[in-house]
Amino acid sequence: MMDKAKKKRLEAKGWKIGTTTDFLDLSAEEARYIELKLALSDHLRRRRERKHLTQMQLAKMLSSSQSRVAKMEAGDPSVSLDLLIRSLLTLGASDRDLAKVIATANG
Amino acid sequence: MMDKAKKKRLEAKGWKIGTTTDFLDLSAEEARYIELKLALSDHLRRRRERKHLTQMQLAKMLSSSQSRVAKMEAGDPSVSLDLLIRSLLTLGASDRDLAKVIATANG
DNA sequence: TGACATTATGCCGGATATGACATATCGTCG
DNA sequence: CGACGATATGTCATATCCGGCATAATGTCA
Repeated sequence: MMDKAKKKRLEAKGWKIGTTTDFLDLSAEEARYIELKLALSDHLRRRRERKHLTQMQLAKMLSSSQSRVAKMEAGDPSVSLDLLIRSLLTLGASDRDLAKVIATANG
Repeated sequence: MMDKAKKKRLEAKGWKIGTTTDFLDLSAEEARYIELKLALSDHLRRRRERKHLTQMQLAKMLSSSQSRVAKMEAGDPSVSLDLLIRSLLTLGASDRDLAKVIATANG
């Protein structure tokens, strides 16, 4: 079972959370999946800023839009892992970079 | 530029590949993204088989269908990273497990 | 302060991934 | 061979994610 502070943090970002038996708690897998996305979100922002790119510039590189980039970095639930990872690849992240982020996503 | 054998291997699985300038070649990022998915596909099958689960049983666990599981394991282009990773989490993969698969996905 | 750049948020129509289902193919055992 | 369990393949309606746009909020510098 996951602590309520963590759940609150996730729900605050707009995540709708359902579980099998107890709707007050996140299922462990669901929580880990979300944390994975949030870790990638954070890393995306760091990478973009390190390169001194605006969200608009990155959006162009991705053939996407500034608002989508903003949502990626905000950890918006409407953003998929696919988009996050393809964005990181576009920003030059190596497989090892991705692996490192993912390895430390939960705790 | 990527060698033609590799491209053929991917296209054989049903991937439609486009690039900015040269439509005969995969963009490097696109190829790495696809290899990532294929690596996760392989790992999914291995994990399922190690647990002696049928595709049907796994489908139930995922609230999905046998055909979707088959497509996941076949590396079908219609399957997202999201679904692959959530499936691996359901099968008990740890973050480190995921990281290891991803770290070695390309070369 | 105001002007300007950047980022955040909300919404929408179109594109893509989804589960479900039917059916085909494969593998194994009798 | 046939029967049967497992896996593969194709299709479809629906759900989800997408880029794009408008606009609000935040930040920066004069």
